[in-house]
Amino acid sequence: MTTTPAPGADAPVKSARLPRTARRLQLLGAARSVFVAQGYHAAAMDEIAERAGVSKPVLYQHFPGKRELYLALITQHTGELTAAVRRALASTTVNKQRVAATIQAFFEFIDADGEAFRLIFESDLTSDAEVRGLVDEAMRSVADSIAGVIREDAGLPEDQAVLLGVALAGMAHTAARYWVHAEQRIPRDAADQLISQLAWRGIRGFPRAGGTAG
Amino acid sequence: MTTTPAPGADAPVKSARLPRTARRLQLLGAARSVFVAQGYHAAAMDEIAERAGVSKPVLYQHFPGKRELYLALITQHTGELTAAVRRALASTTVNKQRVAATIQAFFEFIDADGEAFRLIFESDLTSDAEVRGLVDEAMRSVADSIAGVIREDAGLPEDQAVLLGVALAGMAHTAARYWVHAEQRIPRDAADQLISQLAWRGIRGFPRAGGTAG
DNA sequence: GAGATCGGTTACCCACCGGTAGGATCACGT
DNA sequence: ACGTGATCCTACCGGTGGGTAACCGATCTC
Repeated sequence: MTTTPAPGADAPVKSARLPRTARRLQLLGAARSVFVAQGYHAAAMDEIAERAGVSKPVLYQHFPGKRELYLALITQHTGELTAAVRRALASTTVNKQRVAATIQAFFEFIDADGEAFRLIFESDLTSDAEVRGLVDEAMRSVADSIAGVIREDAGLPEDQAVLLGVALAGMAHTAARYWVHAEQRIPRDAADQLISQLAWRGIRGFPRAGGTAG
Repeated sequence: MTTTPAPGADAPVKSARLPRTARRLQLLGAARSVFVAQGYHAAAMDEIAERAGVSKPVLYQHFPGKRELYLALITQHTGELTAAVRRALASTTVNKQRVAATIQAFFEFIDADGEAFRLIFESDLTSDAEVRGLVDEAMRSVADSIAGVIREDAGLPEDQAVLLGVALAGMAHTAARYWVHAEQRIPRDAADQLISQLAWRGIRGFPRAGGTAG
């Protein structure tokens, strides 16, 4: 009998042969955990391969290079974030609740297992144009979603609405990151409620803001 | 006659011999511009030396290694940021103006020549514990300064006040960075005024917030 | 003007790590 | 059982770049 690994283990198991799709997923998982733990530069392809219980060339049969492997992960997680925010904004038509839902989405994203948010918000490949592009595009998309709501109800010009969207998104992600690093000081729901209040109070007054006080 | 370089040039001049202190400053300047332009990892010590019009060993006579050189810059600029914020908060006792002054300080810091803010807010050495430590400490210090004001006037518990401080600081720096990247869409004073409004409206309601409405 | 001192240079080393060549093994259809 | 086409491995290469050894030459001092 071959040494059948423990079922359901996510540790570096000496896995048997896998079909392409499954192997690819497993490699992505291994890469994620190593990149999250070490950052892009400190992470070695050997280590990712080892973590997957596989030798290096296998990695290169699935991804053309280290950079592309990283990009695949970035793409995946930026997609998840933008989807979550869009979902939150669409979950209700009451703006106050929209704000709360969006903040909550950020906290959930950052609190998710695997700390994948580090890939996006604490990446150490900021000098790479494509990585920057993906992250900026994601944040821009989030900001735009928020700005869309703001514009509708506040009648602000595009540029200003986007700037406000960026500011709110930045506030949310910074606060959520701080919360996750300095954990168990405040329960999560208390934290995101507090931030939601801050955000909502900040944004709700804006229709009557531009100078035409009403 | 020796080839005396043009006076006041900051380009890579074939500089003559310099006393230690002056050379050190010049090296820091060269390092800053290279690190800012390339990021930590892509920057080569050879390039920094070349930019300073000097050979590599000179660099190592002033700094024990690449990392330490980078840390020196980080320390310098985090110091400048925290000082600027503290100054802004102390510039008045009217909270609304305090908020405005602080936001403005962020915009000034990010808009400063040399784009040194990248070293702090877009560093690609986030995996280094000491770098993270310095940056976190700086943001924490900023947040604490803000939180101090919040606590006095709002009577919030420490933890919550700090979280709000972090959130506001994050909002400010994210917005300022967005503004600087997507420049000439909005004049600077309009941008920081808008963000100041957002921040002030968000935070001003907080005394009567915790549940004891009144 | 000898010699210590300080600032500077050339030329080199070598660890690390991304990437690859070539061969072994298993799974499966016939 | 036997070829065929996957999957996977051992062993290696070579560029890059941080860091160093050993050596000049101007300037200051006595």
